[in-house]
Amino acid sequence: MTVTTPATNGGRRTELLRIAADLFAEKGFKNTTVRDIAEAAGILSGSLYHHFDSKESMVDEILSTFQDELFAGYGEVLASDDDARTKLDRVVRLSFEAIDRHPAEVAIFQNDADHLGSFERFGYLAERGVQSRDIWLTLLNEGVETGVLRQDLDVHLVYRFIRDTVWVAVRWYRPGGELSHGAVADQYLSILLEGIASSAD
Amino acid sequence: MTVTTPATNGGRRTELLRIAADLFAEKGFKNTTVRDIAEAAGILSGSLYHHFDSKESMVDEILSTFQDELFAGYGEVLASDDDARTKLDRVVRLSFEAIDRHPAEVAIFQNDADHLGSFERFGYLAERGVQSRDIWLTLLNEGVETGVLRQDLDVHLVYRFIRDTVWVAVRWYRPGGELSHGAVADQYLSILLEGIASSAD
DNA sequence: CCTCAAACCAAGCAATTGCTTGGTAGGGTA
DNA sequence: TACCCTACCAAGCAATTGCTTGGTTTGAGG
Repeated sequence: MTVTTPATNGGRRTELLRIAADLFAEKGFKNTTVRDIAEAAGILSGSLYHHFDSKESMVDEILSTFQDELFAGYGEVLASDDDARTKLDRVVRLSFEAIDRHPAEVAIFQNDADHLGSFERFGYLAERGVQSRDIWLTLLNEGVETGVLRQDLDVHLVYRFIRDTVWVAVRWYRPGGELSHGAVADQYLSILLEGIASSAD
Repeated sequence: MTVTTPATNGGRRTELLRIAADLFAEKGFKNTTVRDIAEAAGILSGSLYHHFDSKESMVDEILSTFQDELFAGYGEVLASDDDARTKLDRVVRLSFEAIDRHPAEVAIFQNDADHLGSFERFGYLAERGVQSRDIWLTLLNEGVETGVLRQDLDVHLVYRFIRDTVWVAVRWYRPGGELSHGAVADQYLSILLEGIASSAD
């Protein structure tokens, strides 16, 4: 007897994608079997193919949907007329917010994007990567030029540190836990901008 | 005594472990097949079982050997009578040096330790994790107490940022490339301690 | 009452997986 | 010569993999 909540609309398809995303995030894409997904959904593995073409098309839909939302957010920040430092602040906060709202999607991207990106189907992942790098480098360079950031920094290195540090937080951050994503962003920005050494040093 | 090829010492076993480690690092443990390893070594998959019990025992040997060496290094630093800030400095440099010397091992640890750690055989991975956390927290707390670090920091949060940022560098750092591990450590420590904002800010 | 579509089941297939088994080539030693 | 030992091959097995196929249930609409 399958009485799926009729109130929770969005359909079975969306629900299955959520289940799959959680499993992909937990065990990795390749390491998650279609039988795992089906079992978690309470159906048989073959029944998944009524909803999706393949296991690959499931991650595809999961990742592309997330990426579209994320970059829409980036676009808004960049389109504003805030100064570089404010934009940096906003982009960092946006990223921690993404971890808070879509932890599974971020985890999948962190763990499997490299491998998936080698397939033609997932070429957009590499494109988004370039796009993201350009955003960060532009903001950092603008910050250095306008004097709000240190002049002696290797901007490319700083970019990689920021990118990695922000996204890798998905490994330990838990939505609904003690720390809000805003609190994490506060501390992170404080460390990143001012350092951990005492100013009297 | 068995003296096969005195020039290429270390034996076939060591050579096979290196080949396996590189593949595990590149594609992940589960995603690397015994046939992949054998092919890279120029032999058939069955022949691997003359040298090793199982695929699991290969990662086991790779990871435990690396961990032993790494923690021996940590031990030396902690045993010294340097102050907290110097020890922090040395531990960070030691970590980037480990990435330089054993990139495959670090990558495997980063990508697969969580999953492998759930098996009893790899319980030492979790132990090492706790040990590592204690080292960092001790140093950070000592730094705060002695006044060389800011008083208003969430030490646990700082620990996670440092840990992740340091080790995640394995994703882009390439031994023998333009940047030496020492140069990366310099920049990282500078950013971590002093921040990226200009001091005139 | 009939139709139809969405959602699922039951069974299985071809490929791939880790691993086993019995054998062999070849160099060193007695 | 006879005997090992190390390193390998050749063949294959049981389990697991992603996916296919044809059929069944269920509820909404005509």
